Amino acid sequence: MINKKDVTIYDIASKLNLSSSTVSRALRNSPSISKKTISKIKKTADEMGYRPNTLAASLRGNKSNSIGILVPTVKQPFLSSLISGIEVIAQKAGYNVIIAQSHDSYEDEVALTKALYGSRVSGIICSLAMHTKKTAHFQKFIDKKIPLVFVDRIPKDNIASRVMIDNYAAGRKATMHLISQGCNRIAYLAAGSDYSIFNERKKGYLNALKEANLPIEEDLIVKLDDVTYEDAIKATNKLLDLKNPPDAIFAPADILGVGVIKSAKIRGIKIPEELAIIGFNDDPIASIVDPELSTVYHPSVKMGEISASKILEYLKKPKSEDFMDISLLNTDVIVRASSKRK
Amino acid sequence: MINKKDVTIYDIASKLNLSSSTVSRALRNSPSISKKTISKIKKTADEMGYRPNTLAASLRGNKSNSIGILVPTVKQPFLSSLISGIEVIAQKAGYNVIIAQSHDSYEDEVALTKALYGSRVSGIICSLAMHTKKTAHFQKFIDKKIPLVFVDRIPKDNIASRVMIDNYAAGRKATMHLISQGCNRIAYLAAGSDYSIFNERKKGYLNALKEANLPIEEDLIVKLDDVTYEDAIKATNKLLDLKNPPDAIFAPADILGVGVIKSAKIRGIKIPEELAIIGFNDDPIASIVDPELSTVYHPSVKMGEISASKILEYLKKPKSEDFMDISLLNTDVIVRASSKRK
DNA sequence: TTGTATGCGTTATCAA
DNA sequence: TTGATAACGCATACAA
Repeated sequence: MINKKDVTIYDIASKLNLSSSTVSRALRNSPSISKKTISKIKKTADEMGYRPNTLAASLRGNKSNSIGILVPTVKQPFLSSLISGIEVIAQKAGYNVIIAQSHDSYEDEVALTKALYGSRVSGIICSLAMHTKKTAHFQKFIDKKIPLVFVDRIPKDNIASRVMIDNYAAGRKATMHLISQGCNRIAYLAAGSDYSIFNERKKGYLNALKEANLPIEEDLIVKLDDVTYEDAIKATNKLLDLKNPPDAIFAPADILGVGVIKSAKIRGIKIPEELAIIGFNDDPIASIVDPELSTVYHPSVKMGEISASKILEYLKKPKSEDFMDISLLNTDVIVRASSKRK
Repeated sequence: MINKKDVTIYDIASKLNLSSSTVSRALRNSPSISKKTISKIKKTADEMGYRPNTLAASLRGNKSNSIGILVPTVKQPFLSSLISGIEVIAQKAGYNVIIAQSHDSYEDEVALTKALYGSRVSGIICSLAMHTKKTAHFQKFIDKKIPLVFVDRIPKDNIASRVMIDNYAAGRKATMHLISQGCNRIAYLAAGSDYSIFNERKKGYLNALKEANLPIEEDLIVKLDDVTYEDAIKATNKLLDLKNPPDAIFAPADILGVGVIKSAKIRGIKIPEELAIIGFNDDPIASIVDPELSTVYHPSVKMGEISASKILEYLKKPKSEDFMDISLLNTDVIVRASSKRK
């Protein structure tokens, strides 16, 4: 169990009577080195058990080989799928993926951007904390031309590239679907802050009602403290206690949707006949719960893949070039038993 | 948008007419520097917008400040919770967390250990791919005394520390619970390979039957190709098609358990009266599905926290010291509607 | 096509 | 208590 020192390019060089620079170039397939020398060097490197020191290379080049991911949590199905998509693409390109969780705290998010910045990530992919409004803490990445992509929970201001769905359109589609099923007292579970993507979904909901000439009733819009199963149950109970209860509920997250189902079932309310329900995300749970939950498809893995690809693409471009583009992904309603009345 | 160069300890030093070593020491609160100098240096560092270059420090010290996590996937609830636990502890201690997914492929796992090894992780936490039998690819960490902790899906051979539950005992407890509810034809969904923790759960199941003097019927042990909802439904259909079907099913993962519920409900079989069901993990879904799924508690976040703490603890110890310890966590059956007959 | 020399930013050793 | 210097391993500008 001897703690052998690592083999370096110098060791390889001296063994072959070459210079370290030749070895360095050969190992990276530099065209200026003869094929013969390259293969000889590579063979020897293998034999000697050489492992490149990415740390030294990073220091030298002033860039690490890692992509930072800053998300509220890794525990939500949507986000873990997103991360999975990022990791697969990054891995293929030889990048590490560094995870950081803001736990939906603005302060943590600020601290973590600092940490990621300090560890010289090559790029950063971020989904904002629920209540983040300011984005000054990302300015350092932009100033340094470090590729930055916001995904899903994006900021208001247009400071960097983003990968997102059209939450407004999605909210509108979901509501229109409920209307098409004959519902006309459609409630909305108002989760998230006024600055979040949830608010966009709400706008879509409001507009769909307007387009259908349905009245907007404040009673049917229930504010949630948190995006949790329990809060959804509470909110639903409140709605169903109304003198004039809703005939449909739009829950802008599946975990809320299953809460609605739970509450309705406990009260013996028939789904979807008396209460139609639609969620959001198409989490695995949506097709497992009984009745199966209608939802809006949210392409998590794909959004991760696109985000990572964007970072890689930016890294290839000359530093001088500015980059900023927006991927707006399509989403569709997935109709299941919880809302199929016709 | 000027690409300003980073401030280094030299810049701070020359501004204050000190040496770089003094600055370096001061920034790390070396006791050999006067309080006055320290505070002066720190203040100036702040003003100048200094950010320590962890890459350089890592190169110098031949160790990065990151912990590698190698798991089959981040998409399973158990694993994403585990990762969350690790990340929180690591973050607090100033470590980055690098994620790698083996996708349950032995070959990928081998390649990823190489990559993590190459990027000089300070420690590594691993949950093995489903079919990994050999562990030679971890030997390099052991040889180099790089802290290595296996968690949950651990290897057979006793090569490194591990954090795990007693899967045998858990399987036994789950089965005993079903027996206590009056079931005597208890089926088992045999997921995973013969080398996995699932096999331990199966042994617990078999032994519980034996202890209760119940016969072991091969027909009631159905082999699954994969740990998926769909495979569980298929397997359950097969079981319920038997001339003499089971009166209980032990599904060694909640995602399988909900598949069992689905299949039974479609066939109009009463749960738990005609078929009692227990899952494993206590994933969120277990308390959402209808009827709620009994399960075995699997302390995911805690296991992550313990794993990370172990790594940190090892990193404090002198390199010469060997370390190897086993955390065997307790698990209990959580009884819910899917198995409560009495 | 290959070699020489230097620097990336930090920390540790030795000296003052 | 502080300073000078070397070293970590690699990649590049410049020479040959």
